[in-house]
Amino acid sequence: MRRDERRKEILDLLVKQGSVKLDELAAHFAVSKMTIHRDLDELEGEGILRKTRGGASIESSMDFEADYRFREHRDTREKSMVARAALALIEPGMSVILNDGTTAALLGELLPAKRPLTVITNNLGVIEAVKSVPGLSLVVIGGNYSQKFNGFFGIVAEEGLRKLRADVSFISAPAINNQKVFHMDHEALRIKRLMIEVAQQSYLMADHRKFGRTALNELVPLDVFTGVITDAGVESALVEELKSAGIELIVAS
Amino acid sequence: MRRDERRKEILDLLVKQGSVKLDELAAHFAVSKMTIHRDLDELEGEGILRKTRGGASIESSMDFEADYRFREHRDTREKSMVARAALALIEPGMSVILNDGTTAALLGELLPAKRPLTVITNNLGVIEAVKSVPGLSLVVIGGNYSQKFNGFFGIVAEEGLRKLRADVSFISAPAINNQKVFHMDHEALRIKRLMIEVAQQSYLMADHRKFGRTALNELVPLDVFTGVITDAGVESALVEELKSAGIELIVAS
DNA sequence: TAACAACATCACATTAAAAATGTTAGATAT
DNA sequence: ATATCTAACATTTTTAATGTGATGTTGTTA
Repeated sequence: MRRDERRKEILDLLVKQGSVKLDELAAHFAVSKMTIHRDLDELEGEGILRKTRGGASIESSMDFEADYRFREHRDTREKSMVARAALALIEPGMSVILNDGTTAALLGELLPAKRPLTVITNNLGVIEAVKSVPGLSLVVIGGNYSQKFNGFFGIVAEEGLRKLRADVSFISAPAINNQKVFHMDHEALRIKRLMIEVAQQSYLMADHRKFGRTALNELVPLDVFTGVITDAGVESALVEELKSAGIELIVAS
Repeated sequence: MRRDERRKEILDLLVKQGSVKLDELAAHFAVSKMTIHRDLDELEGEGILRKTRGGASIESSMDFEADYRFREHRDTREKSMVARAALALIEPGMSVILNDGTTAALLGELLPAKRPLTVITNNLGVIEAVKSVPGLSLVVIGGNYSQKFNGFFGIVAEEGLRKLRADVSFISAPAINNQKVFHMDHEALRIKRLMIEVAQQSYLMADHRKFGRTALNELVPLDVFTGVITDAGVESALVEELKSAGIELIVAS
């Protein structure tokens, strides 16, 4: 997987610097320029960056940060720790809602351990992970496909979801601040709110990087969640603050 | 793709004979027994056959014939001809419904030629084919996932579909007889009926093997379709009969 | 039921196929 | 005019498929 490592690192550099030079990348990774060309072509094809003469720059910083295909590459370690901690909250026989996002997709891959389950999702990654596992009954929330979030949204999704009930939902969000949870996309936001509504219990999955940031819209106050699942990277001051505010904090380890 | 060829042929033999012997397969394909073992293990894992001492037999002839994972392997030539003929009926800008089934999945792969389109489907194969094509807007009908049909069904699907409208739908069915169309599964049947209902026009896609057969339930009379798309294998007597009954017959060539 | 034969499985070796990368020569852009 | 890009092909690396032989299991029948 040398190739994917390299591309991930190119993306990291792009985020840090806004642009990269082809020669520098070739030197840095000790590969030929042609290889870097091919990397950049691929990433451009995925809509993540724009090639320029001699290098590349990010497509558009707003969309970029929000895009599933980019987020997919980042912080996998933390995300899978959060997913494992979420798994511990699931008991066989439950019906479980998973929202869009990579953390949820990772959780989807772990679900076979808790069979039998009913899995309700609008996340195509989860669908792929769950569809052919005996003992995991899959209910898909249809809707307009969003490449950005790799899932289904819109009015069709909302109405489909409104009819369903579940024991627990696992929700992710890109920003938490001031005991409020934020999200940049209002379509996704509406679905997430509904998921919280139709589930008996709801947990927020958010690695430590999500804290102290905001996004365009407020999703819900943090205390609507039964609990918040995060990784060990959260500052202890913040942990105390949340705990004293009565937030149930689950730190994956 | 020697491996897949071999496995497909093993399936064909299974259908013809009901069972196969391991030694004979190894001799027939000029490969080691171990390789045949691995083939059979794989196919057993997919639920298509049952290994027995010294060979294998089909899982259960009813389910077997009905199962997507099996049908996937058969008559690809005819199906893709039908799909191409269906494509000719689609104009850029339309909204198009594709039902479950391999023929629809093949048609899904051809759709980029007619961009822009809105594609409405409960067929996971179509979803995979269409999801990342710019200019194809994808609306998914969610529901309970059926491995057998590789798509989404049930009440969630029906209610989702009921709200939608489309210019044209492409429906497939396993059996046509006596100017009636049949289907073995009532969940799939309900969705197909709804698809016909919400589309301005509907076409039946059925290769010539489908004629003269029946299945458990009647789907609709043949004349509810705007047209019937089939391949050149239909007998000319049948062609005449259908034409004189006022059925619009489109023979792919 | 002991013991043999046929078959199945496992671990590892070998081979074949596919993917990634490198190289070069010509095309294109600044 | 020079640097960069692209395309075609060569090379290397990686992964998948198949084969082999040793070991384990099951079925048969003496």
